Amino acid sequence: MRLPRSFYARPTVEVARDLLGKVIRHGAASARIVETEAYLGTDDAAAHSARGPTPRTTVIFGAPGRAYVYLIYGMHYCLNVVAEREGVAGCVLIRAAEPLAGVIHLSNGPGKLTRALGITLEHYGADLTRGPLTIHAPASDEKFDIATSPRIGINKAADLPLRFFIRGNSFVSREPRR
DNA sequence: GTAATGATCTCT
DNA sequence: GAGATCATTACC
Repeated sequence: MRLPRSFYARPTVEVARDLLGKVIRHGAASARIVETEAYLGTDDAAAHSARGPTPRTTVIFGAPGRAYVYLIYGMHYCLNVVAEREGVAGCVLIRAAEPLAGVIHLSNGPGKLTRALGITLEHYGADLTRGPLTIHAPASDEKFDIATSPRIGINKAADLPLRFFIRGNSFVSREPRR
């Protein structure tokens, strides 16, 4: 069952934590989300939305439950889910997922994840409650421990504990640097 | 118009 | 530890 719009229209940190264990599906490919990071609005120096809306980040300020996709370092796409109600910035970076079906040779990290699922800039602004790219509740509820750590690969606000992952899952990208 | 930078990955 | 590689952004 697809997650309803109301799932996304909540505080970014709650959405990030609750996305763990959910299933992302793109066409025939599906994977279980095991690692996310929360990027807040204008109070978060590390977020793309920190300095107000720009042409690239307008979707972050828009309706929740949409995809924010961007190209990083000229070679990798990253997939985010827009959270918070319309008009408030906030998004969740999907960092890693455990392959379930149709995903070939998925290695670690957000860039490889989008490549494995076939996500590109075409999905910028895509509605995740309908269309080819969707997020679902898992078929059966599993128990797992949620761990928290600082976010990875950023230079600002690097001390905030806004990364969430399933403890012990081998598909989690890596431990944060120290 | 020009220059700096980055929510990464792979190889050495 | 460094290079690949380019859209976006800030500044002139």
